[in-house]
Amino acid sequence: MVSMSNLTSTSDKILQCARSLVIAGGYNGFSYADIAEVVGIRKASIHHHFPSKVDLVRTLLEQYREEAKTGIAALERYHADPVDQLRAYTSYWAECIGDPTSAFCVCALLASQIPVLPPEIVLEVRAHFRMLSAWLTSVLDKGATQGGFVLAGTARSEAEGFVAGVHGAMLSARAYGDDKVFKVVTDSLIEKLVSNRS
Amino acid sequence: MVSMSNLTSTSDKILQCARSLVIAGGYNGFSYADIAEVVGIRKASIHHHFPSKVDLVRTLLEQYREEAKTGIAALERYHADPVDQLRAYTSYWAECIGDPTSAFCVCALLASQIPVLPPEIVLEVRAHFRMLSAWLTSVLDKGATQGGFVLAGTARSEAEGFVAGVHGAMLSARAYGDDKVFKVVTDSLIEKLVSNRS
DNA sequence: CCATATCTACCTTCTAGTAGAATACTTGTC
DNA sequence: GACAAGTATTCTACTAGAAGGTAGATATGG
Repeated sequence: MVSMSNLTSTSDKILQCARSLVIAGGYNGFSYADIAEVVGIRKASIHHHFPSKVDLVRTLLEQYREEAKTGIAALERYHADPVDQLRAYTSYWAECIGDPTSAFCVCALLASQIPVLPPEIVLEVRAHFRMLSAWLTSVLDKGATQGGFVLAGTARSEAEGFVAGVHGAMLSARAYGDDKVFKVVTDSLIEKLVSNRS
Repeated sequence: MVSMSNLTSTSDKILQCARSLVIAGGYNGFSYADIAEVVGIRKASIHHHFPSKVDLVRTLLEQYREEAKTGIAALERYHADPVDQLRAYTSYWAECIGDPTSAFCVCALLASQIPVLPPEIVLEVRAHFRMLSAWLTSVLDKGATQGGFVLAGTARSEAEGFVAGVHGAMLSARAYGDDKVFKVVTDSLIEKLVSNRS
């Protein structure tokens, strides 16, 4: 249990692979057999690490959300200016868009399938959205106070608009099969917040 | 073949049901058995109308896209003002959000699963996105010329931002399980275009 | 020796899809 | 209007393969 032998343990490989597969097609878009083939083990071995598919995806989401929080914390340390924080956030995603294994927010993708998702998964997805909009609300709030932004509405409603804009841009990039549209949309999203000065 | 006996033929019921199921969970989120149960026929009868799942979903998308075009044409006839056209468009979706069987754009939902979708389906989804952004580009263009809007970027890039914002708002509404967020986001989206006057 | 990890072999249910029989409707002919 | 021929539609019954999952044997390493 303590060992973890290799640098990337089998259970990490399984989680990584499952994440890529969820990003590609959501909860019902992959199977244990798909993972087994990629990781190079048998289905039963996956069940040893993650007894059920719900266990696997819930764990994957906990890990993903932890990484997101860590990433945001790092981003806040490196960029003091709220405008720079937003730019760092969208730039991060602009780079992900080019890589099929990370071209979509796992939670945004799963959110679209909420009506057919197990309730445990829905809770994680919802929690991620709340974390994201709370963070963006605080960034916009700070930016408005410091004079970097002039907000048309409340910080909260502008934050929800920003979240929606970023997720919608991921969707459009995927629909067109064109990475550039993501940057176009998110740059304009930030531009609207900074150029709207009074 | 000419008859269609009832007002809503069996194949129409199948298409309607399949559409609801796609809206709930996408291409891999439903089966012929699910449709059979709802419509009250056997699986084999569905295969008579739509030999394969790809046939069914492609037909469903052709029908959906036709309805979308008709809806937009109607909306343009009833509202001369570009601002009113955008309002009518988002109001239409605001009403859909409350009804689980139509709470998401079929093409937006399928776009998220493009990597695992049959190519015929991808083509339809992509075509819908192009139609939508072309229409919104023309609306914003007209609005800018007539003085109703002041666009921060090109009509095209603002249109892509609008599409992304609307789809992202659908996603957020589903994630939170809260219909109101859709209206908040889309109202602010329009507000930014009209209140940004020079 | 004990725990973790992986394996083979299997189960049950679901999946899309097929074959062919049994209905029900249309249509032309008398 | 009656009747047969054809055509649509639906059914039962089935298939092969994939799904998620289990039991129990076999390694592997401290």
